[in-house]
Amino acid sequence: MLDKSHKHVTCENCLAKQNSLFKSFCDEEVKDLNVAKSCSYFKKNQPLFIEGSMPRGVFCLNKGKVKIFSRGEEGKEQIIHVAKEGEIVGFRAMFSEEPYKVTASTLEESNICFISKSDFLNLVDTNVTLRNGIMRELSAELANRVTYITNMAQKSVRGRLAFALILLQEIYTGEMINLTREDLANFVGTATETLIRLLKDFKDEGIIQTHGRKIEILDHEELITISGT
Amino acid sequence: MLDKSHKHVTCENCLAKQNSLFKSFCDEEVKDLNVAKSCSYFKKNQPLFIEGSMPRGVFCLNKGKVKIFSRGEEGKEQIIHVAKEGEIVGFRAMFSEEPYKVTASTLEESNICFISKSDFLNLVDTNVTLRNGIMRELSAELANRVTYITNMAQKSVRGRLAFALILLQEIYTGEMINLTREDLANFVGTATETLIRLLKDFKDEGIIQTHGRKIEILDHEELITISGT
DNA sequence: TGAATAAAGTGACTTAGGTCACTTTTTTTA
DNA sequence: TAAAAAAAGTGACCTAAGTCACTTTATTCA
Repeated sequence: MLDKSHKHVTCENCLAKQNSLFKSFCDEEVKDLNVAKSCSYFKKNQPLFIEGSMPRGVFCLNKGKVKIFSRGEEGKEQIIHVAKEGEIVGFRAMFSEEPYKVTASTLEESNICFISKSDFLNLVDTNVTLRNGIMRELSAELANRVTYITNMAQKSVRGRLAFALILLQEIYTGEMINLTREDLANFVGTATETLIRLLKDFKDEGIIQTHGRKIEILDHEELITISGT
Repeated sequence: MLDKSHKHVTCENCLAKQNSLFKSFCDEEVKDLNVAKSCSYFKKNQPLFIEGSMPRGVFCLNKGKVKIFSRGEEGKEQIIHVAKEGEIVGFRAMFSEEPYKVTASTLEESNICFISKSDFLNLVDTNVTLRNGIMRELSAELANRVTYITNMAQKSVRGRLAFALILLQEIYTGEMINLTREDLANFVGTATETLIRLLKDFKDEGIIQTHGRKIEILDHEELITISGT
């Protein structure tokens, strides 16, 4: 159980900072960041922001994972991304006056800091390294989505599941992939039943092993082979 | 037939500029741009740049349309975007040292100007309005792709075709949609045969009409209804 | 701690849409 | 302008993956 008040989380000793967009910040900048940010505890399945609402700032993940999804016609979630410790969530919405096009919601209990839009934009205006980092990040993200779209349009569900497991293993570093079958299906873009059947196939083929809902990858190479099909 | 040398295209009187990222430029800036850019004539199906190669600059479409696509495992094109007059193509690749993840190729004969990477980045560094425009554009694009991914994962091919036709009609403003059936299929994400059959359905239902390969939309409302299915 | 609720998993059935193998039409180009 | 090549269009067939209706197993929380 995480500390629900966790006053002790300061940017100075935030471990998540190492792999965040703020990693280039000097001591002075980190100090300013620490003053600007506010921290809170989120329980499982709690939304950070909701599709259609107006953005007020960005969220910096200190601990925990967050799913980003949009909803299709029938309300079915399409998970676009799973964010992990160190990631800044919601900064794409800072550069226009548009409402959110996606919803962000915790997948587990989390410690998440908040930086207001004006503070964040101020940082971006004054810090060239941060700005360049953001532009690089936005472009990289755009390139990623090209792959994502091509996969969705051209790969079989089996291929997409293999690809998703590879991606997710990078997000769940040092631990097992832990998502409900429904979330996993909504990430792969398939029906929950189909996903379960395919997971069973992978189990039978000795590619993965399950521990309750948790998924352990046994044959990473084989997943790469399958994902390219 | 376009003028193959077209020395006369100067940024000062480029009509395409009105709806480009450069629209906010003052006279002085346009003059600089005009000096920096070089112009060329592209024939149909000529690539501007190719997936895997290193970016050297951006392309500004004065006249003509360009498809942006990536290739899936079996080499099948997945068309991500169709760019029209006024659009700047390839600027997403300017912000990292990565090779192109997509190929850009003309759909018709075109006049296209080129601005080198250093000139372009210089403009971005010195012009706040351009920079903000680019950040807004990158974020908007990212939001678009969320819809794109959700559609691919959740809509039927019929729904996606309706959606594609609506999008394409905005790109082919004042003219009829003019793409090979294969390109259209690669945009929708389906087999060419399936696409042709669905187009016939739309014709039978009086939603579209074809003039050779050109597609005229008769019932825009109905397309909206179908795309949401 | 055990009842209630949610998630995981199975089986039977259906169908959208892919593939292959063609013919017909249009466009290129020699 | 005719031959070649590319694109459009058709028909028959097949199967990946969706849907529905359940049972079984985990979680949650009162």
